Parts: sequence; C-alpha cells; structure tokens
Amino acid sequence: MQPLPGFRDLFPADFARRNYLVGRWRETARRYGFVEFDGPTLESAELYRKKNSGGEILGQLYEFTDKGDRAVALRPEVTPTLARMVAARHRDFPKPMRWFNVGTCFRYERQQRGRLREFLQFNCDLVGDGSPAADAEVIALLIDLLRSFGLGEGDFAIRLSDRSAWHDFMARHGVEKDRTAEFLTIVDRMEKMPAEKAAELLHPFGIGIGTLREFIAKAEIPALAPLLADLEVRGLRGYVRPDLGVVRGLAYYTGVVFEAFALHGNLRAIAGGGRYDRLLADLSDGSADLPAVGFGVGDAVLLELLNETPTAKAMEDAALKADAPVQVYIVIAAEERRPEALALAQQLREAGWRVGFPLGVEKVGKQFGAAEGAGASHAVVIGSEWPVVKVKRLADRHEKEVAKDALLPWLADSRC
RNA sequence: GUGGCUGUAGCUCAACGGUAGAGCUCCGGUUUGUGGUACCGGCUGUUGCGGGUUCGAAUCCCGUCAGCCACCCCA
Repeated sequence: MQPLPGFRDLFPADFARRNYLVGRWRETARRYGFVEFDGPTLESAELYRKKNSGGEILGQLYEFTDKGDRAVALRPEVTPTLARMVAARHRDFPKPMRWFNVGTCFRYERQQRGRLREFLQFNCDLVGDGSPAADAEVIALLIDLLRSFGLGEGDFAIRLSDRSAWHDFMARHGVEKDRTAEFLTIVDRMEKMPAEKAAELLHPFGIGIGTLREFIAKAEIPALAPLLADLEVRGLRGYVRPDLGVVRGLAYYTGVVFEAFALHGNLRAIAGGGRYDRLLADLSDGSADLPAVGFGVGDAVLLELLNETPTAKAMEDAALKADAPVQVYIVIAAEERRPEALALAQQLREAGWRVGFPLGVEKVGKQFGAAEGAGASHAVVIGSEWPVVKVKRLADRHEKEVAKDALLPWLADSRC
C-alpha cells in the first residue's frame, strides 16, 4: 500500500523540516502582529463557486458528495474560508485585522516537483484597510519571511503589478466588462506563448500585440508609487520589481497583485497574493464590505528553493541540528547505577533538557554511538565515581568530572 | 487533462532473453568503562501489478497503476 498520488508520508526527518518551516512562518507573522486562526478543511463546494471567488482553481477542486448529500470540497486555499469567517463575525474584531493561517490545502492536479495534491500553505491576510500602507505591510512581511530562511536579494524577487492599471487599459481600449477575466488570462499567459498565438487570441478584442507589449514594457504603474516609497523607507525596495506582466490566476483580485519567484533555477512562483477588496462583500452578500490584502506560500516549493540555495540550506541544517531529538545522553557505565541514572534523567527532563539513555544493558562504546546518533551535544557518564559524574562535550571530546548536584548548573552554563 | 521517460532488496542502482547482485542503511561482532573511521558476519526481493510472445522473461509486446519531466497552471 502506498499513499495516494500527490500525497506524502512524513517520516520524522520530513516532519522536522516541516516544523522548521512552520516555526519561521509563525515567528515572522507574529513579528508583524499577526494572529493565527484556522477553519475547516472541508467546506461547502458552493463557497468556491460563488461569484468572483474561484477562478482557475475551480478545475482543481477536490470535491465529492458526502453521506448527507451535500456537495463538499476540500479547501484549495484558505482565503474563501477566511472571507466567510470574517464576514460572519467581523464586528467582533478591531480593524485592521491581521490574521494568518498555517493549514493543509488540496488541489486535484497532476503532481510534480514542488507541487502536490496535499500541501501545507502559509496564508497572511490584512483585512479592513484599503491603503497602500496595508499592501506594503503585507509585502514587507513576505520579504522578511523569505529572508528569515537565509534567502537574500540575489535569491528571490517580488514581481509587483496592479490590476487597476489593467482595468484602465481595458477601459481605454473598449474591452467589455464581462470579458475582463478572459482578457487578463491572455495577458497572464502571454509571455509563455508564441507571438502569433497571442495575436490570434487578442484579435477579437481589437488590440494589437504591439500595443500590449508597449504597455507592459513601460512598466509605469503610478498607483504603486506610495507602496514603493513605503518599501523604500523600510530598506526593502531592492526586493521588488514592478512588472505589469503579472496578473495572477485567481479571479477575485482587484488591485495590487504580486508574486515571489526564485532568481535561480526554474522553480515556479514560490508565493503569490494581492488585494481583494470585493470578495468579502460578495461572499456575505454585502453585509461585510471590507477591503483586504494577503498572500500564500506553499511548503513544497519553498522546501525545494531552500535545497537549491546553499546559504539557506546551511541555515536550515544548523537549525535542525540544534533541534536534535536528544541534547544530553546519559551513559550508564555501571549497570548497578541505573537507578541513579534514571533519577538524574528525570531531574534533567524536569529542568527542560531533552534526555536519552539506554533502556537495557549496552556497552559504553555503543552508548556513545547512540548519543552521537541522536544528536546529543553532551554525554553524562554514570559509573563507579558516583556521586561524581563525567560530563563530555561530544563535539571536542572535552571531558570533566562534576558532582551530581553541580551537573544542572554546569549544563545550563554550557548552554550559552 | 495532453505528451515523453522510468518502475529490480528499506535507500541508490547493476544484471538487458537463460531462472537476481553490489554499495549504503539496519542488526550483531572485533573479550573487560568512552563516540562519527576500519575489519568480520547477518537480515530482507512472488524484479510495481495483470496478461501475452517464447523451450525459457527482470530483460520483448500490450494493458494498468505509480513516479519523474515538459505542457497546463499554481503554492
């Protein structure tokens, strides 16, 4: 038996990596004053079908009928859930709301490297503030998030665009309102298709490919000026590149849209987001009319990026090493001292140390091997010297005799 | 959803028509209280699954499932 396609077993080493990611996600979000929430993994399929919510994600919906004959779907993203929750109780929360979520999402599509059917996503949303300051806050969070993994200006960049610029463009060139989605889809894909194909698709709109390319090439997005100025002051302007070619696939974005992409390798977008000022009103039939901006990052793509970036990988390895399952390993050199060893282990554990020791009689050499294997930084040898023990720093093999009562302070001292 | 490649011990792979092997991992050992090396020994496979061709198939053919890559799109 294997897991279903696109689903993964997480063995301890995989889970340790996931914990590393999630730890950084939470830590960064909280530095920006965001609070964590979660909602159901399974939602009514209607939530994703409602006006303006789904977009291209609809084709990848993991949906089925439950035993109560309800049309349900596993969430492909959390934004609709967030919108539903906020619409229901937004009066309970002071604005703006800074909420984040770490949750499993599902998309039924063919799997590939960095893309699975079940994945963990980090989602950050700022609700109730429609200003460029809010956009800047969220984008700065994303930049700091990636930086917290040891990724720098040479490793990633944020492509930044604004759908309002496209709406102006469409108004100027007479694109009908109900065809804006179709038009934006063409723009979104244009850089990957041959020119003739793009020209053919644009023909019904009466817009030449040259006109479009010219518009994108100018890269002038006046609406972005305050946002860029904000990021400039924070010292983060270097991470951001205005680029009208970014449109994003989700239908509900209304203003600023952005995506983080890797500067090396051929990974796809590692994070994406934007402003969705009408989604809440649409999902609540107008009862909660709040502007919002947010983004999502997936675990699979980020993990791949860390693997490919040496400095980030080194940082991760160091963090995982520091988080080893055992910090102090008790070597029982004389089996008759086992009771004292157990008492000491208990004492160390109560003080917060991660402690290991052999469950049965083992040779001393083997016990040191186990200490090494579990990633312990110290071994404490208990034997004939009791009540004195030997503490050994595994890294440099430096050994010292310490009275048992002095062990705890000695370890605490060596920790820093 | 479309196309290409792949599928052999827990992992990485070899054998490419004559009835399966190596390295790593794991376990044990190299006699008595000190660890990542070295040496010795041991375990594990209906060769993804189902059919076909053949005297004989891991090896050829078909189907199916799964993985990888590209497209598509996105985290």
